[in-house]
Amino acid sequence: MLCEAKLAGGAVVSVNEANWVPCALCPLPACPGLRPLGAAEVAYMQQFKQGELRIDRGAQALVQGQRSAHVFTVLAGVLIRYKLLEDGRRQIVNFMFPGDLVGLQAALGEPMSHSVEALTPATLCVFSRERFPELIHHQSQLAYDVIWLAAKEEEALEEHLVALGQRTARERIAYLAVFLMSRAIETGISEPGASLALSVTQTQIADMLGLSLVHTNRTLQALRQANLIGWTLGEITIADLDAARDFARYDAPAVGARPYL
Amino acid sequence: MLCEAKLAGGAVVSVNEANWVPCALCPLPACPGLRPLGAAEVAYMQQFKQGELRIDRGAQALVQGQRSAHVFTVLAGVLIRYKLLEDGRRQIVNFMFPGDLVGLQAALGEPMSHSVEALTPATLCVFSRERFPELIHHQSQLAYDVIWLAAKEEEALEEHLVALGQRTARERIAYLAVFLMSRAIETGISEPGASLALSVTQTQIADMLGLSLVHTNRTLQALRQANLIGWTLGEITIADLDAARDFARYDAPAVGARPYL
DNA sequence: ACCCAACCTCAACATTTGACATAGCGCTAT
DNA sequence: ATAGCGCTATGTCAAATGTTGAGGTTGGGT
Repeated sequence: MLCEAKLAGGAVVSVNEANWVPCALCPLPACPGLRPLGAAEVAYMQQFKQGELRIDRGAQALVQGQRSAHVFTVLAGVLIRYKLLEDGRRQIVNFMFPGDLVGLQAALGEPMSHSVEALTPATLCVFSRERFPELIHHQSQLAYDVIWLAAKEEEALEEHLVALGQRTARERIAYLAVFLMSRAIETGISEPGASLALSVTQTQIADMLGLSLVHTNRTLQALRQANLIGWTLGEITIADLDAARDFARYDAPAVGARPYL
Repeated sequence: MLCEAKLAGGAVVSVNEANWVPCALCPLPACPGLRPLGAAEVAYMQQFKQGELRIDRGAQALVQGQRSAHVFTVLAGVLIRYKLLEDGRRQIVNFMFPGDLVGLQAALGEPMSHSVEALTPATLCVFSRERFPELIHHQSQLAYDVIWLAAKEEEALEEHLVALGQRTARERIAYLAVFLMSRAIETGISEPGASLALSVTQTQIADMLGLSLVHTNRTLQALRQANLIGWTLGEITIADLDAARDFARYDAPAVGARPYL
């Protein structure tokens, strides 16, 4: 059986059972920062999962203002969520890594307050928005996990707020680099000590940190020269993570292993 | 029976059954922006409620970095939640109004990522942190509401991020005024057309919006002179709400009535 | 009556950051 | 090859914002 549904932005949900990763074989439990589900939950998720969505860099999974028929979970890849103002200004709100829940608002039947776009080719697990309340009502452990994820997301946004409100341009960029590196390590995308292969343009950095493109460029150069952060289009390198964290005045939240769906 | 427990900041939980508002008589359902609970949920909350906490302006209900034995709900008053950096910089993360859940992280057993302080004399409903998972597991409708509240809170933080990242000082202050006014109207603290009696110092505005105190002062004066926002220590006045919203380039999210606990 | 603390106001000056213009570099498609 | 595109780099200038320090008001406490 193969059936497809057009999504906003031309993305396609391929509901092709042959191609799915069955939840029992989900690669996520191997990530150092993720806490595996219990057997009962895995079984439930298996029947709850509608399919997988593969999208390329730059493609959108969800569009601001629209209600979505689907909720997602990041199986592989990195995405950004952002808000647009009518006059074109854009604020990137957060980065999404494997295990993250995408479209919680959609799950509650609300229109999305932001758009979600892939930063790398990404694979998302697809779930029905309509059936989501059923998950919460019948699987209390998963409901608990959803609350946990929402609280964690809130915590991340708080930290971003501190960055935008209180930190200088250099501190902001150092903060973002450390933040991304930490998330990447937790989710198995990078390893401690290694550099992170992730294509983030300077425009995206600027749109996340509330800086102009030009100033972002200059600040990146300054950080490079100071040997704190090496950040090129394809790669983020942090010679001394502690030094960078210290410079950014960022105490990363304790990494209690996150749940996922 | 009367028993008291010292909280951080000298606040006191008075577990005095005679003084509580029983959940059946909770004043919150009267608020235009809040959706009343079902009878079963009210009954559950009634036995779940441990007491009430009354704190004065300036007193803290939760302290950053600590685990709390209690979770709260705002019954009356307005509070702020903020994060501190070691060097003293402070970022106010959000304002809390009646119906809001205070200390979700505490409910999950995590240390708080922020502090919570009263902006007006406030009354909080007190719940046991330890029993919170029980609520989620046994009362799926309430679990759903918690998720809803968390999603709404996330949405508010997103909007704040846009303000800090993309808006000018004037837009930010206009945004904040409109935001506070909207929340106040939803929760019955103010009424459409009226001004909002709420003591917010310029230092607090500055700490929320990532501006210096002096620049906040300058900007407030400019907005006053432009007849857009009148904001004094005790009172926020917005002559034309639509004009202000428009100036701030803020489209308030649709006000689907919020649940509460 | 007095003092003190908390808050607001103002002015002069320094610094950060943004706006605009332009150039180079590495792709890809034709 | 060539043109087009997206991204990074630089320079110059102007505007937004921060810093410092001094003074003024208000209200509560003694």
